Amino acid sequence: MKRDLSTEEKIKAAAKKVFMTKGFDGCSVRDIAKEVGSNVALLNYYFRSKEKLFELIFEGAMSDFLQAMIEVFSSDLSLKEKTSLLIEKEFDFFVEHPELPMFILQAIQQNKNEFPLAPPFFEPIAKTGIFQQIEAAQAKGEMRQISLRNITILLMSNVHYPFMSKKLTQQFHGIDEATLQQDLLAHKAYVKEMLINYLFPQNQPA
Amino acid sequence: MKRDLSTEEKIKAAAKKVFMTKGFDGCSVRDIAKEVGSNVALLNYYFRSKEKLFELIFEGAMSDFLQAMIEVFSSDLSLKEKTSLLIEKEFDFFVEHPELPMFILQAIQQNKNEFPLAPPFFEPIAKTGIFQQIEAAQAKGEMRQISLRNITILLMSNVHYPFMSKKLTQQFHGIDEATLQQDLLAHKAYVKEMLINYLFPQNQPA
DNA sequence: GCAAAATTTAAACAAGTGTTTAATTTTTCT
DNA sequence: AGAAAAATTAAACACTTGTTTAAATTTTGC
Repeated sequence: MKRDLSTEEKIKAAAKKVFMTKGFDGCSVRDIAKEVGSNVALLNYYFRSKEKLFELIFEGAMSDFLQAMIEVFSSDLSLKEKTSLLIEKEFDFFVEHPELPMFILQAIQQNKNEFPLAPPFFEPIAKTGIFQQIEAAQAKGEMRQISLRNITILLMSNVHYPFMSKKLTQQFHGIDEATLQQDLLAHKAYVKEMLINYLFPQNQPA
Repeated sequence: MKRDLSTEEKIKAAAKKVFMTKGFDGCSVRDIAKEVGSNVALLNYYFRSKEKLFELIFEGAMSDFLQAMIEVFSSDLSLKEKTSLLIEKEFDFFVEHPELPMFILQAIQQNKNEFPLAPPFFEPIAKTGIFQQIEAAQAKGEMRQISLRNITILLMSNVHYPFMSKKLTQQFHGIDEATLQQDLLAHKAYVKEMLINYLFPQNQPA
């Protein structure tokens, strides 16, 4: 009955690659089949449709996304240390998967994601107790009084955007991939310093 | 020979709207024709093809993009004031045109833009003398020693990303448009304070 | 007012889309 | 080895895609 899974996995890998680079609308199922080195019918044999296949890839990407976050939040560190570690880890992750932020944002922006984002994404984060830790730190005056939502926006902006704008930056400044990588490395250091300083001011304002 | 331009303009407006929301691959020329309330052949009568029409819209978007920047850079202000004003103006602009950052980044990322980005975009900025002003400020120790490229990344991250991630933020936190707008307003203030403090430190480190 | 030019339309074009069907090959299990 | 199940294929399906053609309508310039 059950054979080796390699075909199914190969399709998923090919679909991930093609969807990531070209987007859902930018590719055909035949593009993916060609990447697999096989037939279009095979895709619908394993996965029921292009949409279902995409949803699978999307959810997998979201899961990867969540991974690093949960790890850091679950660790036994101060909020300041967690912030620093999160920036560090996410950066390293995106260096390996630079297409991911754009892929996810685009999918969400165009309603390619059917399932509600909030519960399956918010809950596991909440369970780490990070929110209480933030509240506590803010109550003690260690952390600036900024809403959770605004903290999120600040972090994501500085960590996600640089990878989304890789081509823009390269074309705008006329630099090659290696130079950009150095810039990204420098950016990581700047962001860490800037955000830590801002979120955890030395002279408590309150 | 020449009639009123309203048809041509109507098509451009419709194309802009459709391309912005659905992307080049995500829409058909018939979608645009329907938005105009007219025929597909008319699009190719005024503009030669879907691609040509898109390029036109894209270049227009880039031009809008540039507008606020040039204005601020050309003004007679200190670098600190210009930074603050730029953040202010870009934010206000993106509140009105929130789809723009995503549209441009997506087009560039997927090579939908044929024309080279660097010269027509870089040159007008260079002409404002902003680069020399930065060098001078850094030489005087008023501004932190960060490369022009990294300054750009820092600014764009904090100003563009929040608008690109609107839907993600809304879904993630389960908030409505009005609440998000308030968050964006708050974010603007945070970013201004944070970036100014970071780029123009009070106690010169050097 | 009338011919010429410009604009608008409906229809057709070939090529590409996602999906399904049915036949063929391969694997599995006894 | 041989029947049943699973995997893979080629071909066809109906539909959408961007573009073009040719005819109809409107506008323009005299």
